[in-house]
Order: sequence, then C-alpha cells, then structure tokens
Amino acid sequence: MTSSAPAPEPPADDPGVESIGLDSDLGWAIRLVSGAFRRIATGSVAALPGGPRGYLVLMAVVSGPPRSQLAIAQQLALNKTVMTYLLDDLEAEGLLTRQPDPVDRRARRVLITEKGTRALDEARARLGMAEARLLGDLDPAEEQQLRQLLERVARTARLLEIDPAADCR
Amino acid sequence: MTSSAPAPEPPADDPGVESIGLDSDLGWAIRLVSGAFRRIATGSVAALPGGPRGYLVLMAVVSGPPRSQLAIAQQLALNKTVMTYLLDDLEAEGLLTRQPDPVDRRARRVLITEKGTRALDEARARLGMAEARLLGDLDPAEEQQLRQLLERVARTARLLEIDPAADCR
DNA sequence: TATTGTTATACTCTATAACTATA
DNA sequence: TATAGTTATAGAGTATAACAATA
Repeated sequence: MTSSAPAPEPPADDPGVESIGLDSDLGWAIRLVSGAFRRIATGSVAALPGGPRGYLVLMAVVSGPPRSQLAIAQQLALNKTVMTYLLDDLEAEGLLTRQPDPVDRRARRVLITEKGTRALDEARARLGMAEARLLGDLDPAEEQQLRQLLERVARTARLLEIDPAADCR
Repeated sequence: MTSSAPAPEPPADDPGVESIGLDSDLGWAIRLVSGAFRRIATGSVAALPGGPRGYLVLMAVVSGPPRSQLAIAQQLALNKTVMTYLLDDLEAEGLLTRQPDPVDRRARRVLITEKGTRALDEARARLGMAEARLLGDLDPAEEQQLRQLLERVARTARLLEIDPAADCR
C-alpha cells in the first residue's frame, strides 16, 4: 500500500523541504534493511536458543580459539550478563560446553559440541537462503559491492565509537 | 584496542570453518552499521521528543499532505499506540498540533508548527553531519552506490514482507 | 584490590487488549 | 459492526549493581 502514493510533490513553498522524503533518507533505508534482515534472520535461526544472539555466540566460538565468556561478550559487544543467560540456554541444549580454564580458575572456556556444530551449520544454511532472498534483486557484482561498502562503513563506525564494547563490563 | 586487531587468522585446522567469520558476515555488517547509525542518529536528534522516532514522525508529517495519526503510523510501520505517545510529547513541546479532521470526527490531522519546522531543520542538519562522519571513508560515487543498493534491498524487503510466511522454510 | 562469572533488579521499548467516540 | 484514537498492562531486551570465587 505504501507504494501506491509516493507523494510526488509536496506543495514546496518551503525551499528547504522540497527534497525531503524518507525514501531518499539513508537512515530510513538502513532502518528498513536492518529490520527486514532482523526479522528474516530471526526466523532462520529460530531453532537456536537465544535466536540471533545465540547464533552470534556460536559463530564467535567457532571462529577463533577457545576463549572466556567475557572475551566473547566483548567481541560481540554483548553485555556479560546477557552472555550468562545465552550460554545457560545453549549449554542446556547441549550445543556448547563450559570448561574450566586450566590457568585461571575464575574463567571458563566456551567450546562448541558436535551437536552445536550441526545446529550452527543448519542455521547458516537457512540464513544463507534468507540472505539470498533479501538480496534477490541484486546481481552478484552488486551484492559483492554492497558487502564491501557495508564492511567499510562498519570499520569507520568502529573507529568513530571510542569504546565499542563499553557496555560489556 | 579492538580495532587494531582484526583477528588476522584463526588456526583454521578445521576445514569446514575456514571461511567462517563474523567479519565477512552480511548480518554482522548490517548489525554493526545499523547500530552505529542508531547511536549516532540518537545523539543528533536528542533535542527532539521521542528521539529518532520523533524525527521520523516529523519527517513523515512534512513530506506529504496532512494525514491522520493512523496513516502516519502505517507509513512508518509504528504501532498506533506508540504514535499516541510520540504525538503527545511532540505536541507538548509545540512542534506539531492535532487538528480535528473536518470530514471524520474520529480522526485527527497532524500538522507541523513553525517551531517544529525549525527543530526539524536543525535535526536534519545535525543528522547530515553525522551521516557524513559515518560515510567518511567513502568517496561521493561510493556513497551514492551504497544509498542506491540499500534502497533497492529495502524495496525487496518490503515486497518480501507482504508474505509473512516467507521467513522460515 | 581487581577480575570472571552469576544473580537480582530496574528501566526502556514494544506489543496486546480493552475502552471511547464516532462512522 | 467497524474504525480512529486513547489508556492500561504485560512482555521482551537490556543495563546496573551486588555478590562469590579467584587472581
């Protein structure tokens, strides 16, 4: 229904308003894309405890050496209290284990299990198909362009924010 | 310190994991960019009641003919109850007014005030500068590319969401 | 004294339902 | 009966603080 009335011309007696429109607003586009991706991704990883955040935790675990809960929380910019809840649920489902760190008995290393690996693989497959649907209008070169541009902006964002993990203490 | 070390290589002795990494994950990039933009935008429009959503409401009001609260809520994909709170705050600050619809006494038309126009102009200026910072690493052509790609994906997203069962399986 | 992880608590945002006044 | 708008309530999600165990 939104597409029916693009509001072609506001009266435009105000010179500053003539080019105003959410359709050309970067933040609006980001909001739409981000929201759509979030909904689609939520469906794709619904089988995982914790949903999208559970998926991020599993991804972080498999994409590096065994680390402490706090290290993973900081990598994902998640609060460490949230990490406790997420790991509780993921461990209860047998997708990962918490193993005492041999050199620091305060810390616990997070390891993925065989079942967790299978669950992550399936979630990644579903997510890949959902991404393909969302990017269906783009040809491969354009999709690659979008990924690269987003990654560069993400890097800039990381530099702009003084402490990206400020809320992970 | 986080930005200095992009985690150049995980050990990668597991063949199935070699290409796994959040750095190349589209959802992760969207999450980072979206989060950064949200934080930056929140600061830019902090002077407006309702913050980013108040900004969206004002933008919607000025970018079309006078409409009902419900019409604006649908355009912005906001809940109509949220719209009530937002308009309460925006009206209390004198940025817009609710005027009874002459042809439907149930409905109320939302109009921006002179003060609201000034506040919106200032917010747009701040937001433009914040956007420029976030996109500082991109040259003008690349920025244009990113905007166009995002808008196309946003259009696809809008089409996908017409079918609510498209999420999963 | 500082840090890892846990628990308890509070606050924000959002969604749902019920209510009114009109149509 | 259906719709525009309001109000009240409940639920996620998230942040803060206090705590125990260890460094």
